[in-house]
Amino acid sequence: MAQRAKNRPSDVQRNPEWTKAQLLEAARLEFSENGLSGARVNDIAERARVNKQLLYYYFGDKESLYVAVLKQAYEEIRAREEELNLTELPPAAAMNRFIEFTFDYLTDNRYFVALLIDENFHKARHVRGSRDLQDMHTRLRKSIGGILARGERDGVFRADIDPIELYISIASLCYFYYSNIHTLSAIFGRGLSERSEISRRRQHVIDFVNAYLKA
Amino acid sequence: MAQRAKNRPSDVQRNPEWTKAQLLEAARLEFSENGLSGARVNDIAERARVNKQLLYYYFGDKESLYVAVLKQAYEEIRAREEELNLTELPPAAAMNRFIEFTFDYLTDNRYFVALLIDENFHKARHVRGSRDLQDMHTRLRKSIGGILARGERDGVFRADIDPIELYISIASLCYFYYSNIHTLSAIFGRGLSERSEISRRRQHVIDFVNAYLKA
Amino acid sequence: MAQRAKNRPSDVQRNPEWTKAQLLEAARLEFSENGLSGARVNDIAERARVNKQLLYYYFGDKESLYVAVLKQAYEEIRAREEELNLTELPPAAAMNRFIEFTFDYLTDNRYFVALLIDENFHKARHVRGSRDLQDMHTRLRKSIGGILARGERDGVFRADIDPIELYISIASLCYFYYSNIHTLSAIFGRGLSERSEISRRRQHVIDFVNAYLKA
Amino acid sequence: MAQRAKNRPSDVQRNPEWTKAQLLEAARLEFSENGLSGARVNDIAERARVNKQLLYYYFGDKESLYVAVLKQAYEEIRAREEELNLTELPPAAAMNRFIEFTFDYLTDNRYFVALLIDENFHKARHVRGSRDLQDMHTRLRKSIGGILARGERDGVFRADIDPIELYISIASLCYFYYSNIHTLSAIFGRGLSERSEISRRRQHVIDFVNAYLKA
DNA sequence: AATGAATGAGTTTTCATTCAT
DNA sequence: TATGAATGAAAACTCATTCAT
Repeated sequence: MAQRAKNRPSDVQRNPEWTKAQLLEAARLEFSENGLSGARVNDIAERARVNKQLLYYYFGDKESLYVAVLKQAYEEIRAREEELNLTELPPAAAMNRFIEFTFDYLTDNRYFVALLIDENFHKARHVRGSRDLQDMHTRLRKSIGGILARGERDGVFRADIDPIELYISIASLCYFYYSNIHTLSAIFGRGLSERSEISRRRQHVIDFVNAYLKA
Repeated sequence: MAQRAKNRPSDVQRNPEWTKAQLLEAARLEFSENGLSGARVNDIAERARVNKQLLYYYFGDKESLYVAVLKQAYEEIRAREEELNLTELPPAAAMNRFIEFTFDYLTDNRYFVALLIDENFHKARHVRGSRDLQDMHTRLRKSIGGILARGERDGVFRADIDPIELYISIASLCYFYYSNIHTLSAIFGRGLSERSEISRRRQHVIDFVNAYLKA
Repeated sequence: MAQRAKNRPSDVQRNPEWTKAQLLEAARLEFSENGLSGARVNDIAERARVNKQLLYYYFGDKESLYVAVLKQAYEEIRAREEELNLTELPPAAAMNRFIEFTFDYLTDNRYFVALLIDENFHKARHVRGSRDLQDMHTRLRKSIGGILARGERDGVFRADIDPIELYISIASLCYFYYSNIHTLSAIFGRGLSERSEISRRRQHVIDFVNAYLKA
Repeated sequence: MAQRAKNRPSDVQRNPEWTKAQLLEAARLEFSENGLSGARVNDIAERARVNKQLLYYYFGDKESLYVAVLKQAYEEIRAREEELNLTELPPAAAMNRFIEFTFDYLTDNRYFVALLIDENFHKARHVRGSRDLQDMHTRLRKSIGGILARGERDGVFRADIDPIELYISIASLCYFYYSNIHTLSAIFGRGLSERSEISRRRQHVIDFVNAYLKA
């Protein structure tokens, strides 16, 4: 059912980095599927195909592993965002690229949506106060702010858009679809997980945001 | 700390309706704060100030109680929506009223956001297949569809807006804010739970949706 | 090997007082035989012939049970001491009665010696700060102080004996024998647990203390 | 907090004797602070600043290390006692020197008290049957017996004192104070670990024993 | 001789649920 | 209808010990 760790590289029988990476990946899946409280340490270890106690050896306890997973998840998406080199594109293209990336990243990494929301359940207790995280997002805000400024100057975007407000709206439109995909499918009797529905939604989000940007 | 049940009506020692209502309310809070797996049957009973066994007596088990809570939650919001009498308003006003209602309802009933998302964690297992629920939302779709049709006819809305797509977008903009309010506050170093931030967000959502409707 | 709980009284199938008492007694033995860290919650429950989880139901956790055991143990010995009615005896007789009681109580309740010493291992963390305990021992000090005063006045005891100092010495002579009975037996190759050795020791302690009192 | 091993001599990368000594010292502290069952192999290794596996390499297992610690502890105190050269002193002086030594040794080596008592917890399982240990204590008994004989002959001591009985009493008065110092402090609300209390106690013990010797 | 990784058995604790009254 | 006592399965976590290098 759940995806399993690849076989341990046979030439290295003891490979702490590999072990830790396996655990992190398995934990990421478990936590995103079941949340912090629903996740089972046993299952994480099994999924990672490592001895359960190594989890404690390397991460201390379940909660610390959870924190490590969260941190890694944020780092990954923000790193991927920075690779987009949005500053090199014209503002409208940059913005669309950002929207598309956000939507597509979640399509490919649905675990991330669940992870963030579960962390919210805990009132952000595990990420609150992380200097790293705040710095990461200060850069994000500046990046979006830069695109908006260029767009305004060029006359392609409306004036006075708050970058954080905009970011939250873009994120809303992308994340909510996945965070509620099953309940929405159920109540509207529609298979929102299907490829066609997803690409339809993707286009809608792009249109939706653009309507605002250019209003 | 957590809100407690009011004193049991003193003249009735045995009051099944009161007891069930207490349990439902306590469960709603517990489940929304901790999710299905994180919620504790003990805590629900304590919160409801009734004996734990009564929970089993009236609802069978934890999961059935969860289903009852979910169903009640959906019923409440949809009932409130129907009370808005949107069909009696001009389309633009009707739509704004709907947006405002959606946002404000979540502001006042944050538990609902958490509840839906937790249910999504379980792949909507508990609501999937409920005929009642689907009927309820068919009415919702028709209601929104009617407003859109009127607006298009009057020339105040753009043409060809899919009512479900639009509903999901409005919901996205409202729900996501609350479903991620703590994590967003943490990463952006901003107190999004403050009254001023909330009303600022409310206005942004209204503007955002209107830009699309009128584009 | 270990002594077992008597059968649960057949006419009462659910008897919380009985259950708690069983647990306390079983715990007293386990803790005195193995110390706090060496004791096994499983073994305590088995000894008490009750479900292991009742231990948590009634006492919260292992450590709280330990505290309850300690408190009860102190209460018991001090209560027994008060029953001696030392104030009604002439000072020399009172003192001898006290010495004999102390020695005999430990002979019959060896667990108590082990318990105190184990608690000392934990730097008295579990009893420190207990108002009850201090009050209990204030009474003890006054009682001994009273006997000493009477004895001094009557000229049968030397003057200026500090009651706490004396108490500690009496306790030393009684407790140490039992707290080290096995090691002493081993190094001196003598069976100090035998009845004859014990009564020989008892007399020695009486003589030893009296020599000081009358010096 | 806990005292740490001194830096490993830099010129020797591999130094079995040093390593073993470090382990023994660390183990002595750990065992005396926590007992056999409470001690953690991990902590011992950390304290000794050596790899945990070396503990197994040199001592086999936790329990064997415990035995080694016990043996060394007994050897040390008995060796120090023999260095007192009690036979060269007049009997009263010799006895006082012995009492003082016993008390002072424990003041400086409190771990020893805990060690013996913990071993008693285990019914002296680890020292029972050791020929070395018995020989060691046969010499001790003879030494005390010699002093007593000389004292009796000189008329400074009472007659018919059993050397083992006396030894146990002296030990009682010295050991008990330390084995119960925290609990006694707690119940009597007195800081018995303070220097002033200790020297007061020391004098009391001397007086107490002398009263008996000369009775 | 020395090291860090890995393991399995065991230990405390949690928790939904049922029993007996 | 209501209650507190009792239960068993499972969960997180600990710990001495061994493996591989």
